[in-house]
Amino acid sequence: MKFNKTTEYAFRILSYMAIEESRSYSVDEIFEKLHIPYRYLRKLMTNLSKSNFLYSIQGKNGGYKISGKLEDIKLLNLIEVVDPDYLVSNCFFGIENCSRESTCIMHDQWDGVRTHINTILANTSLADIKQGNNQNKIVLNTFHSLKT
Amino acid sequence: MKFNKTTEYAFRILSYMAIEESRSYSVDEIFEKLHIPYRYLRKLMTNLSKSNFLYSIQGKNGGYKISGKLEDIKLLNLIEVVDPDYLVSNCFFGIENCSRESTCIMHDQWDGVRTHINTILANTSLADIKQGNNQNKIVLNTFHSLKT
DNA sequence: CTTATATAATACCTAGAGGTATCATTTATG
DNA sequence: CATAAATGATACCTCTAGGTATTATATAAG
Repeated sequence: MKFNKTTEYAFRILSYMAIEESRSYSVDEIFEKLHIPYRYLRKLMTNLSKSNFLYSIQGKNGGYKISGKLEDIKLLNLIEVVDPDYLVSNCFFGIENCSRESTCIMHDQWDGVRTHINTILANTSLADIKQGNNQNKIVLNTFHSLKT
Repeated sequence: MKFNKTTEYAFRILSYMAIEESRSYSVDEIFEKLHIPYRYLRKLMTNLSKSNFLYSIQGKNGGYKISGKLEDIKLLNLIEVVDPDYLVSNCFFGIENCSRESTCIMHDQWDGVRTHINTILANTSLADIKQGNNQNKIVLNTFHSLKT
């Protein structure tokens, strides 16, 4: 039931950058704080700016900023871009033609789970995460990793 | 949130074999009814009998039978064997040291989802699936595939 | 205008889940 | 007891998410 790595990374990156939403963050800084493989992080940051969650400032003293208001960026929006397959209505049994006309026995229950997850993701914005962050919750780990 | 292929296969196999719980099923028959890659299915059947959900009858006219009572075999038992990682309490953000002492902001909500899924899996036995099967629900698809 | 420091683009590598292929073993039956 | 029809064991192949490496481009600032 867990997300793929890329989604976890994206969630952590944006959650971290939400702490001081208006300033810019370099890849190096994010790398120091979150522990995401350096070069993969670079690639992911580029993707996140291509998909307009961030915008990039190139050249010396460059970096990335969150684009848009925190309360408008829901986790659901992120996962839609980063792992669009995640919320596709897959049949519990993996049956291809399990649809509304003739559903498998687990269909309704599984739909309940899907809705549950969907609701959480749709109702949690970066603003919510930022706020939770001020209540001795951790959003990120502070491991220090080495560049590779 | 979806299961891996092997889990889906295992669910379908056992659900199918529950229809006539007391007779034996050959790999060939299961292959004809469910559409699971033939040789992978063979391997999986052997694993399922090694882990005692099935027992195998070797030699001519051989096959597999479900071992034990349908109501005692919960989907949870199956997934525990076939994909033990699935229900491990992974942090929402993939943070390694997110634990009870200091949890991430999504911890409780994510735990709710985990419990939801867990409850479904723990409360659904092969007997339940068999019963649902008698109410114009599909448990299996009837595609006919070719051996490879 | 050169240099240092940042991101962008692109191509390649790797491990593991899923899938194949081959040969060995068991056993019912003529 | 020979054969056919089943499962068992084992080794290999393949595709993709995740991870690396290298080169190109942008820009602040001395």
